[in-house]
Amino acid sequence: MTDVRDAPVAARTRADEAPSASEPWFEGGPARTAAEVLDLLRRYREAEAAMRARARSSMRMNETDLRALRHLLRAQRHDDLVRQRDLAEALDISSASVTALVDRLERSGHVERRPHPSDRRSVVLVPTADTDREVRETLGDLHARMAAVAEDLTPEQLAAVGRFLSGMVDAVRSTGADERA
Amino acid sequence: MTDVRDAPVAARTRADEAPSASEPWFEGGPARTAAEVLDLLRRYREAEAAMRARARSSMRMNETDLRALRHLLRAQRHDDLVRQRDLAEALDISSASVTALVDRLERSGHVERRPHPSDRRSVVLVPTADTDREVRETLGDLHARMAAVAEDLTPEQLAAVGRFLSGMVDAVRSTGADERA
DNA sequence: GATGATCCTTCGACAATCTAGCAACGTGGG
DNA sequence: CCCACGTTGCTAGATTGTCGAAGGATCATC
Repeated sequence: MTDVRDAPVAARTRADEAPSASEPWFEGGPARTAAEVLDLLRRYREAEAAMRARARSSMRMNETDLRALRHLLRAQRHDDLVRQRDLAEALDISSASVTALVDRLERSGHVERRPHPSDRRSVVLVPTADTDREVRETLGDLHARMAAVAEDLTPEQLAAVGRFLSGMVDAVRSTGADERA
Repeated sequence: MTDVRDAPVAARTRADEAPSASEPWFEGGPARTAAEVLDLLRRYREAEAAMRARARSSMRMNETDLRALRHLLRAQRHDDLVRQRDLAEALDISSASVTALVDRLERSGHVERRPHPSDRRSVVLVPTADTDREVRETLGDLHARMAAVAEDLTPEQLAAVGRFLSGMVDAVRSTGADERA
């Protein structure tokens, strides 16, 4: 499922951290060319997509429903109310699709419709306690592992990664804007 | 469409490249915390997803068809033959879906069915000349901009980014594997 | 050559999405 | 106060992309 068969580069990473003795690779890891780094970014994208596919399969859910759940859990952490309308905008689907989506999530016990405190037209969506637990279990300690990697970097390395990622965001943002309107 | 409203961090990047005078930020960009870097990665993911949505809309195509096209163009650069079966595996969809998919792409003039040189059961899929051009136009010089960012980094910075991305790949790969089989 | 595997297609079903239209509710000006 | 208009979520019907099952043609093997 788009995952294995290209492990070598990723797997080599930790093993090669022993300094090459001729060049001062401090604690920075192996040498990389620009092309290799871009290829690594591609590999990250693919690994991430594969992970989402696994999560989708594990929770028996389609992509949109999973995105909705993540949006709801995120909003819950910020104590934000989420109406169906908000979900429609966040997921870029029609309000009719959101109705169907919430029907599914409600039927599977992942979300509850609550009356909006100040607007009787609206519905407030609340993820179930089980949902939070299920997502955490499915993701394992993904965030912790990612944080550990980032926290292992020196300030200079963090700055380098920050610069790189910012550049990637800018590069990607200024693409495909040739659309009508 | 999930894109704007969070520009500050990305926008700040280039502007802040002037050294802060108290700490030696060589040519490394602004200081970053681990949390900020992970947030940047999330922003990259969202920007990338938004770009794909724009490309999809611009070429009037769904996600799968676009992935198929990218796969075909990539294979063409490597002089690899792609049968429908290969596409089914690469995209993780059924052979029936591939038939429908290729029907669509053929009808829209993006791909041609050619006889396989040595297997008369198979069909070799070849992207049209226009397809390559259209994709290039849609993506603009995305790859050039990304390459420019990477090539602007020092070897130490490249190594740092490589280490970070490898770590992210490993973190993501070892997630959600709690699935049956 | 016969037999089983592989490649693609067709068919019917289903899930997820869309648009259009509607009823309930909120908002602001006479 | 009330009325016109915008907003919110729901329903109905159509469309799209996917699947599984079955079948015909071809390949590979004994």
